Amino acid sequence: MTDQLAPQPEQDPSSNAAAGAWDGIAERLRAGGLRWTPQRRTLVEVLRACKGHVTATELIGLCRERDATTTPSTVYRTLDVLEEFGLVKHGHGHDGREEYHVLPEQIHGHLYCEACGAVWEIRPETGAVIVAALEADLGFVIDLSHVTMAGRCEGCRD
Amino acid sequence: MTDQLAPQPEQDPSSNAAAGAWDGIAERLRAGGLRWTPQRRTLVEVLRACKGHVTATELIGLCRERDATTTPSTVYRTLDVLEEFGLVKHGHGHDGREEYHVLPEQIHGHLYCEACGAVWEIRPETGAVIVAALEADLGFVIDLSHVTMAGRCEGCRD
DNA sequence: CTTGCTATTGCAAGAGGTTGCGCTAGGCTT
DNA sequence: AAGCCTAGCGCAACCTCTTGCAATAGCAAG
Ligand SMILES: [Mn+2]
Ligand SMILES: [Mn+2]
Ligand SMILES: [Zn+2]
Ligand SMILES: [Zn+2]
Repeated sequence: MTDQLAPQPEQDPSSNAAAGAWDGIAERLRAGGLRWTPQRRTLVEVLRACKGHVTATELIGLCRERDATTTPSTVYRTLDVLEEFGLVKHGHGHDGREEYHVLPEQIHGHLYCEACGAVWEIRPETGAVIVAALEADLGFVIDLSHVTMAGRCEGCRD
Repeated sequence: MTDQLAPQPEQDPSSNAAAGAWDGIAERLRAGGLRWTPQRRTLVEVLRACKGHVTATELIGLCRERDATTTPSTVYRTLDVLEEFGLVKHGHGHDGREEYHVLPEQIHGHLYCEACGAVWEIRPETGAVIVAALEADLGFVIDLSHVTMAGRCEGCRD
């Protein structure tokens, strides 16, 4: 049984989140000395149609639907660029694979149940408690959205 | 899934942690219908000489020093077996790579500073706060030792 | 010691990612 | 409209880890 299922709230109304966030992306790239290429256009089109979480592999597949010549390394490199612009944010699933949050308005951590495979989102208040605990301990400021913690959900613990 | 745990003696000082923990491993394997092979002997010898954390890649390298014919897939599979016997416990570094705790007497979480690259161990009390927060929230029991959280250490935050 | 069952091994192939490199092509300048 | 500079592209190779499969070899029984 491999993952999927998200029995948790999932923000956002409208189909494409924060509509205007992608506007002017071409100009913003150029303003930074970067370029607007067909490959980047393809990925951005795909991302505009996404919401919530997507894995890098899924993104490559979606790009290939629009352009069969899509190359993995280009997608990964473009995702890095978009992340620097704050348009996506990557995290790692329980097995270390990459997952992307598109337009991360509200970053959140994830929990993965090793028994049933469900993935849950950590509520903001709880996330804040965790962040505060670590900051109080070592003065460390963590990025809770970067990792998925594993364990057992309420229904699956012994 | 496969969840077994076997005896796990407990503490012990000395350089090579919990000296006796590995004793009788051959018999314990056989008692479970498993086999004691030269490849497993090599890995166990390597692990006996380790303490703290080791990556899977490092273990493969160390095994090869003793037996140049060592194969990665065999090492990974043997590590899985040893984990079921409670002799090692795996976690994932900030980049998803596997790391092993040898004789995990006291499990602990890790923090990775994205700026300076240092890795810190989360103190037990702080770990307990995190675990408690998530249990109180969703009833989820997490395994804090499975992931390395990323962020910035006290000296590196802006 | 021999036999026989089957756990384990080594290998090849594959998935997900990263990286170095030479060639292509954005896009600013003239 | 051309040219130039160099960011970005595709490719090949490599890294870490996983999996299917056929051949091997533990080990317990006779
Ligand atoms: Mn894991
Ligand atoms: Mn990461
Ligand atoms: Zn569950
Ligand atoms: Zn630091």
